[in-house]
Amino acid sequence: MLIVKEALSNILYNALTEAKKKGELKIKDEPLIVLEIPKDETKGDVATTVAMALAASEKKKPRDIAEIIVKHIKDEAGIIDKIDIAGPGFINFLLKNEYYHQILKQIDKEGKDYGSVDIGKGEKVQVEFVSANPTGPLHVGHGRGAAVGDALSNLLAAAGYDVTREFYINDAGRQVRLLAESSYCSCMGKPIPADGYHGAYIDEIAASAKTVISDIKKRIYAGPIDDKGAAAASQAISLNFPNVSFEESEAFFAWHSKKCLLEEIRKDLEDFGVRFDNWFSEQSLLNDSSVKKSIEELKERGFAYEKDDALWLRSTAFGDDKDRVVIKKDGSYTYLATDIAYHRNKLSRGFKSLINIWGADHHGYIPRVQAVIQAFGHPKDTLHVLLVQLVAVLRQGKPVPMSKRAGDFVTLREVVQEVGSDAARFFFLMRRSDSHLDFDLELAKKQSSENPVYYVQYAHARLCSVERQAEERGIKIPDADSVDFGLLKLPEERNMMKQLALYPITIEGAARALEPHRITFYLQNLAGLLHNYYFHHRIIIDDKPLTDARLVLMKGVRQVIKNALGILGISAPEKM
RNA sequence: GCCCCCGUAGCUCAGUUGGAUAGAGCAGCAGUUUCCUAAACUGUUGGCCGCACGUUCAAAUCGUGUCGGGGGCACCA
Repeated sequence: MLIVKEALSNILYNALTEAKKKGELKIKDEPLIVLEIPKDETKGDVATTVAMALAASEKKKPRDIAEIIVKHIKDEAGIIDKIDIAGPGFINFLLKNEYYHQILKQIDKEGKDYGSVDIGKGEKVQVEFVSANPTGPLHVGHGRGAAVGDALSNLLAAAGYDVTREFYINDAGRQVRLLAESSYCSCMGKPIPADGYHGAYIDEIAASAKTVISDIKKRIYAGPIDDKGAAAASQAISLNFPNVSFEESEAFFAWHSKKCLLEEIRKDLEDFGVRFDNWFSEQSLLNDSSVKKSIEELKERGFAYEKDDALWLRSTAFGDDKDRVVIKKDGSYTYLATDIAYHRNKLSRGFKSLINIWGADHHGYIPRVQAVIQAFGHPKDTLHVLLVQLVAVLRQGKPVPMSKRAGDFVTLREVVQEVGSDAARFFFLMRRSDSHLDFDLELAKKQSSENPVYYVQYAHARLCSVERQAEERGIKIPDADSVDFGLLKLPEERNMMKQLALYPITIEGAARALEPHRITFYLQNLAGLLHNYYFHHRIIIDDKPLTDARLVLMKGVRQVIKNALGILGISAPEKM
């Protein structure tokens, strides 16, 4: 279909040029040739709106212009079956069936690569997502961010970008100190401060802290020890349980708690099928003084200044409402300071495009980070921020109460355990990321057509079953080159082929718009066509040539379902 | 008070970046299997696209205003 679009716009371009030469059309500025796929199938396969677009400048009726254009169309490639003019001035093209047969051959040849396009041209893109504080387990909201970020990364990779997935670890500052203090208190049997972290996981961390200390003392500790760990471990050796103050043991508890939670986060994500290329520590930006250097650079560039004993970023120069503090009066950094260093670091790694996936509550932060990008001399649209709205978990149609403060929220782990990773992912990707999502646990578990996950997966399983049946009857699944597709005469068959041809276009559109949810809609449509066809027609019949053609068509549908599910990070089961 | 997002069928949401008669799922109602998996299929009910102006050949889509819902406006992270 991509090729067809190109071919058609050439044909139209030539027709316009010809009409101009003959003096039938003036054509002052070259019109943009817009091609679209009509939602109403009876209108044709592809339509163009050029005639209407030209109406104003030509001072002619759109339909008359369309007549002139059509008169000059020369279909040298022989892809057009029928052309007609309809409505206010649409030119509709019906493509030859051979074109769709060609698609089936292409799918057969390309297999898992069918649908890949090259709009990215190998450009380096970074997608940063989840980036949770290592101060507690991941909750459903993080799960949605993870599903969106991962699917988007897959999508961009399929669209020809060189994608790097990164998790930014917010491991600096107050919250880590609080975490350390919370686990210290739990370990010592002291009450956890009110603004600290509560919940059972803190007690687990405290319990394991005791074991680690004793293991280190006995020199039998087997866990990993990095630079920070070594310092913490040596401190642990000197700890004198239970008579030790938080000040004396903070380094140890910070290191240990952080390590435990990061491991847990990593595991939660892995079980959810999400892996990162890079885990980037916020603290490292402070340790290697890149925060300091970044701020120096901003000063040199004239976008940072001192006022009221504080250092400010001149973000208003780039459209922010007000300038923002980077170094506070007391000399400490704000969160923005490390973000400045982090984004400078990202830019220095040569990414052409940065995509940050944030919770919607951070949207007020976008202008200042975009200001940072520009202050370093990069165009504003280098950075794309995708906002992910909150998830409301429903049980029996009623929202499950969540309060972060009380440490009482539905974790990603719980949801994945209850409904499975596939269903969870599909649900997270069913809506545009910036709209609210109701996650119905009962629905996600339901094994019926009400549940879109199973509806789509079942389509794949059904087709696998057909292939198994065919093999049992001694029918080999034929090659696309060896069958007569002309036998596929049913409108349902043509519709399916058309839908398959649409897949690369869907990928391209979704990638350009950074909207992975479009793939879930595409899949539901394709699965719908398949189930309908399957119910009404038999694939394996006495007519061998027709059976062969149908088997190749089914193979194509199965392949595309599998490819699309792959982008969403959802499995394509062979049996259900 | 200022800024951002949302407002489309009873419910949950799509709507190909401005196109033709606005779609799907669920719920409701009525049906379908001697046959490759019924985790499936068919039919049917349901709409001032929040409201009002404007931009143009054409607006659910763009602009202004307005109402309703959510969120953000820290020398917090």
